[in-house]
Amino acid sequence: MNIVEEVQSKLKEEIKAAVVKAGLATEAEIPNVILEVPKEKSHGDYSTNMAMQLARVAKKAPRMIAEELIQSFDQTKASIKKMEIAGPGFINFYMDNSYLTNLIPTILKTGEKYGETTVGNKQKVQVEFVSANPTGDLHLGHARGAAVGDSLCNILAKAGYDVSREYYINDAGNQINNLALSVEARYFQALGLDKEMPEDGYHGEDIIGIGKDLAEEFGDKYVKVDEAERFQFFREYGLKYEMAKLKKDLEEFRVSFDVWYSETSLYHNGKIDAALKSLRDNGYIYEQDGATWFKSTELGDDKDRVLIKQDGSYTYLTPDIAYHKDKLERGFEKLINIWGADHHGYIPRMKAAIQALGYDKDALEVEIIQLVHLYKNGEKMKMSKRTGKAVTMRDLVEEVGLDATRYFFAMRSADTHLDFDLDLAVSQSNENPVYYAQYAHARICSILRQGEEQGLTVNENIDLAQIEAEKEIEVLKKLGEFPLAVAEAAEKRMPHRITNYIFDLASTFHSFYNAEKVLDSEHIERTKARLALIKSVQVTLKNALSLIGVSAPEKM
RNA sequence: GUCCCAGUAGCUCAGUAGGAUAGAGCAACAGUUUCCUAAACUGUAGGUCGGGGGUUCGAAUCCCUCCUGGGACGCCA
Repeated sequence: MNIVEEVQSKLKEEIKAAVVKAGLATEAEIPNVILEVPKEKSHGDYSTNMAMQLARVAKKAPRMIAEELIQSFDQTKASIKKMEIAGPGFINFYMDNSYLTNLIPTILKTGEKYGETTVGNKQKVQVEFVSANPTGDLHLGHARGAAVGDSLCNILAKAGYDVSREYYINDAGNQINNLALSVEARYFQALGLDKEMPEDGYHGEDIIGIGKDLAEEFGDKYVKVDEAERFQFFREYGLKYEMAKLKKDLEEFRVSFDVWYSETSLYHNGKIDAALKSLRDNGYIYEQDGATWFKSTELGDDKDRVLIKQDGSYTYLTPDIAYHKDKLERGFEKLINIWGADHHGYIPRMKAAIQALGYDKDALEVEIIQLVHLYKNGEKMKMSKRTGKAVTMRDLVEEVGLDATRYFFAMRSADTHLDFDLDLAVSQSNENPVYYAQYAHARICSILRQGEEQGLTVNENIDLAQIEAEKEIEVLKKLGEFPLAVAEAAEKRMPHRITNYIFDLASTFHSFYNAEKVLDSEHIERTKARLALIKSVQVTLKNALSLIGVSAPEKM
């Protein structure tokens, strides 16, 4: 618990104590104490609506209750300077904010660990994200999913969850066959031979490239071999090539995974059969029209789902159920899947499957990533993998820059449509929010450098009482919020809260910078204290930026 | 047709365990630099929170209904 949390919880305790002391309600009757930071500065540092909440229990007017509460309140505790009743019955607390200065030595000592909390309670969480089919380049939607997923994982880890990042490789099924046939066609074409692309083939540039590479390396060797061998070769080659490219692209996007899980492996290790058996044992399987069905309607789905088709092959769902069973058997208490918007209809059947396997359906959480629309020169661009004309993640990063891309995706809540304005993201102007935060960091670094040139290095031997200006207190309050912001972003699975926090912190810093001078030879003690203060901001900003995969430059 | 998501300032969006006069960035307008980076700061203006009902001391937030936009409803993956 940091200082801010301590003060808040002490305040809540005192509020409860006052309620009991004033005889307004018994301990059991007290509603959850709500403490909030008023939007309006003149309303104090904190306020509570306790008096209004008690109106019904105590059968008195809220303002009267507030009056009695204040009478019974022990103001000597919890750093309270002043209390006031306002509006319909709010009690506003004006704090003696000097306690906040203790944040500075805390942050300097904790360094890159500042912001860590234990709210996650080491809960074992697995986050599955991206999981794009290895049949072409990652496009915009995948990029957004990658950015959101990676940020969420970073945040969960920071908040004390035990996180594992996983990528499910769809290396079985029709799309891989189509990949093989597409590679084959491109290979023939590269040799100048006539060969049509399969109906559902992949028309991306990358596949054309593979065809050329193969033609160069092997000549017409694979034109001559028999069809089965040829198919097998192209399948494996294509898969290996695509996966290597995916990994590389993701790494360059600052996204890494702990586990790359192959769908095909489920076919070979008996896990699909085991999953089917489990479903059958629990009574959720029946046969009809020559197919095997999952009775998912009994568990909240719209319709029952086929697991084994008439031709004996599995549907996509079947290995996926086995996969989720395996995840749960690996001991994860919470599975978070990050899926594209086009998969949201898939949620009820997966949850049904989790239940049918004997687990709590809430063990699975699905975060939906809504569509990204790219705007360039005022024109909306569509993304479609099949036409091959879609903007890829690589194109995007190349054009916009890595930091801007990651920042833009982390800026908005994931479940709303995103209009990505290319021209804005590219622009090096003040319209672009990415630079705002990075500039704050660079600015601090610059001041610290100059301080050092004057022989002023930041250390903990400072006079905290030197920190008292209004802008300084505001900066401190923001710094103190960081662990709370991380905890909330983690619990609500909302990475964009961190981006908002970054912006706010940068903003309070810039405001402070313009109002107060840090380096001031007339006031050495104050200068030292302020250097420590801005060093704390620098540490916190860098930590926050790293959560969303954005760098913190020392110069700009 | 059924289900899901969204609709908040001119534009892009925050804000959902109900709270005080609904916020920010950009755009607009007016200012700030002999001074640590002006990629910054300060201020002004801008709103029937899609419409209409309801719940209550109080609703952008909860319930109902309608409108608009997007998506999902395969023995595809």
